[in-house]
Amino acid sequence: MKKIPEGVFGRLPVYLNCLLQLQNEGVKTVSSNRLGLWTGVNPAAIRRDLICFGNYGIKGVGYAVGPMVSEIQRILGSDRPHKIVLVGAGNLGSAIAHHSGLKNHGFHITTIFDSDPDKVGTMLADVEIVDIDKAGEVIREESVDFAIIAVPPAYAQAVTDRLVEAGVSVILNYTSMMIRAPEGVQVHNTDPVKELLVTLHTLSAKDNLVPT
Amino acid sequence: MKKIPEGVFGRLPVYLNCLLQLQNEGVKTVSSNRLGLWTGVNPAAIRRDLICFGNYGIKGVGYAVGPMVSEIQRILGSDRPHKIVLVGAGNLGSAIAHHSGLKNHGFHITTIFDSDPDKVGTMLADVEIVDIDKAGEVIREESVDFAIIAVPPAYAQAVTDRLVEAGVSVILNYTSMMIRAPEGVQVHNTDPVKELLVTLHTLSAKDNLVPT
DNA sequence: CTTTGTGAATATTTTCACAGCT
DNA sequence: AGCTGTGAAAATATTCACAAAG
Repeated sequence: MKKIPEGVFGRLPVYLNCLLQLQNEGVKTVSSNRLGLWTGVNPAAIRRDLICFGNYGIKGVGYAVGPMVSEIQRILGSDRPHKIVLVGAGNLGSAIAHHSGLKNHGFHITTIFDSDPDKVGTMLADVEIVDIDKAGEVIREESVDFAIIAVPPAYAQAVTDRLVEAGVSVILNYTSMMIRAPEGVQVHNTDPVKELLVTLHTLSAKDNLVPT
Repeated sequence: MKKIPEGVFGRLPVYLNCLLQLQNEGVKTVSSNRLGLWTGVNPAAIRRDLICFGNYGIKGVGYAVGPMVSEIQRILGSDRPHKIVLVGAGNLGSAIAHHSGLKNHGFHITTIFDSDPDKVGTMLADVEIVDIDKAGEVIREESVDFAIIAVPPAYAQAVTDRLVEAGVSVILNYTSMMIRAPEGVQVHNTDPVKELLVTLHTLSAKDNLVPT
């Protein structure tokens, strides 16, 4: 058995996105060259990545879109359902809850937590909003795979503490706030501003020099 | 002059986040070890990263938080204002527009575009919502640095085409849809589901094996 | 005693170039 | 002809371990 390198893993969602779109357009095969044009990844690198799991390539033709989609989904785990809880029913939380891609990738939001009494008890994207104070019991009852934090930065740490206490061990932190969690709890951070900063860098790419 | 490696660049926003938070808590210095605990990055790697730009380290003490913040901001370009336009005034667009981190990092949303007649003319986070049809003239008038796309996937390509036509050359695509843009136009893709997939991988990390 | 800065060893990634299949 | 799969080279990144500095 061989482990799939971390770098490849990071690119699999990108490939998957492309392949799903091609599949949707009825495209049956795609060459590494074309995939490279869509994704910006070097074609040779793509070929190297794709042979990590079986030979889906057909010489002279390209890669079979359908089988590749299935295989990547299997590897990423998005072919099996995953229960997640979402904390925060504000704009960002709503955006995530309504995201059409969730179901397509096997993600099922079981509960949405919020502390606002006006929101608690109402529905958001067909999911009930529950008071954050009930997080402990709810999470223990349903076997939740992981949690997404989409609350204002100031509450991020408090929410994390509660989630950890309730037994959540994987957290996607959509807050700009760095959060502390005990060892054994996996935290993945992103937020819109981080992405903006990375994008910004492409603007000033030529200026990225420092005196020697 | 020396170029800062790509990998370092990707980590700078992470360091910056940490440092800003520490600065906020009144912390004056931080060791690579502590930074490593917050960020999950190996301390030796952090030290290597940080010496890319001057010696902010004090042996036996750590790194001076304030000066490091300034320097990283300078390198990332977030010390100078940047004009951006946001396309899409839905949940995701609202979340981005209200994000407090925008101003702190020098990002200024000049205009928000949408196609919904009910939204056009109203304000969102103190910015006027303008019909997407006016994108061309508005973008040409103000000198916009780049654009964020936060519309439903189905409209992503059409919006891109308009933006490119208006002269935008850097785009942050917050849609799950892959978009096509002419050469010379930089596209950076993210979306909530992509982050979920990456997070998911940490769950099944032990299973990530393929037959040899 | 703590922590940086770095040489050196190691591992990983990237890219080219081309043999070989369809 | 077109494209994959891969050897080999080059470039990058990671990590350890420790001398030198405060």
